[in-house]
Amino acid sequence: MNHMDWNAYAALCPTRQALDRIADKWTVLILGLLCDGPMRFNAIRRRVEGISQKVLSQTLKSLERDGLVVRTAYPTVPVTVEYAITPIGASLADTVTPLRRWAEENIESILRARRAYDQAEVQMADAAFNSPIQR
Amino acid sequence: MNHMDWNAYAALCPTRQALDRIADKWTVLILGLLCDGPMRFNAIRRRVEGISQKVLSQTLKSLERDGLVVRTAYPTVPVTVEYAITPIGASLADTVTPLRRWAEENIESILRARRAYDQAEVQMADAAFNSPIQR
DNA sequence: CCGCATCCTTACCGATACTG
DNA sequence: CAGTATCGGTAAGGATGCGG
Repeated sequence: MNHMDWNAYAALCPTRQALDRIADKWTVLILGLLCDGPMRFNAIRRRVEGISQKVLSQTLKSLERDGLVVRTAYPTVPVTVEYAITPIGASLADTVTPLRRWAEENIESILRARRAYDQAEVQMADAAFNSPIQR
Repeated sequence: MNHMDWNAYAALCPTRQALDRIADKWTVLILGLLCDGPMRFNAIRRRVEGISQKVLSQTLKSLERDGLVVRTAYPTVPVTVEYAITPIGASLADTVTPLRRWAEENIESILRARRAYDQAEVQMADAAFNSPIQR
């Protein structure tokens, strides 16, 4: 069975799990950082604003488990730990970077649509309030 | 302020919210479907295996709010509702499709890495059990 | 410095029932 | 057909403290 037979729309397809793993808040950001070079735990923590130590730890661990990053611990005191991206991780980063760029380029349009939508919603609510008999 | 000034690594940057919205399990799949043409609610529901009616409803609503899809209701009995992708939604789908493909092409490698990792883990656990004094 | 363990709160999600 | 409303379980995530 080669990869042409798979489709992420099937519930049990492992591809679905892969997608789920990729599609979390932090993976995209972390991979984006690491493809510029290896980085230490707290350095990543500082760069990715808002991530907690616990969640960063979990995320890095699962990235390592999937072979997307490698963890190297140097026996210094205190211990130094470096995370680096793997070739396969880099290939993922390549496909995921455009996504981050898209978000940066299109956020204004999204915010505009959002305001328009919310405005239309309150107007509907007002109309319903002013002529409740219509309901 | 143009989009060059934004970066998703800042916690308060709206780009971050955009990324969070994109990066959920279902958005990628739904956009992928809709860029082949408009589709009705239950048709989407059937194609995206495992999604509940509630979550599909929520997801479509927020996609509409962000201007990524448009909802059209035809006054038939019973009502017919069609969801179509917008130009900006299509541009997102274009950057997100490679991601789905990446998942399909690399899942085997990921599963292999995962097995290796888990195996190494139980070996560590065994070693600890067999010579607890070492810990 | 780099985590893991614990507690605790919150947000998500499925199941179910009901409307137009 | 295409939803909305409500309830209850579960799992994610923040806060804190400890250990190698």
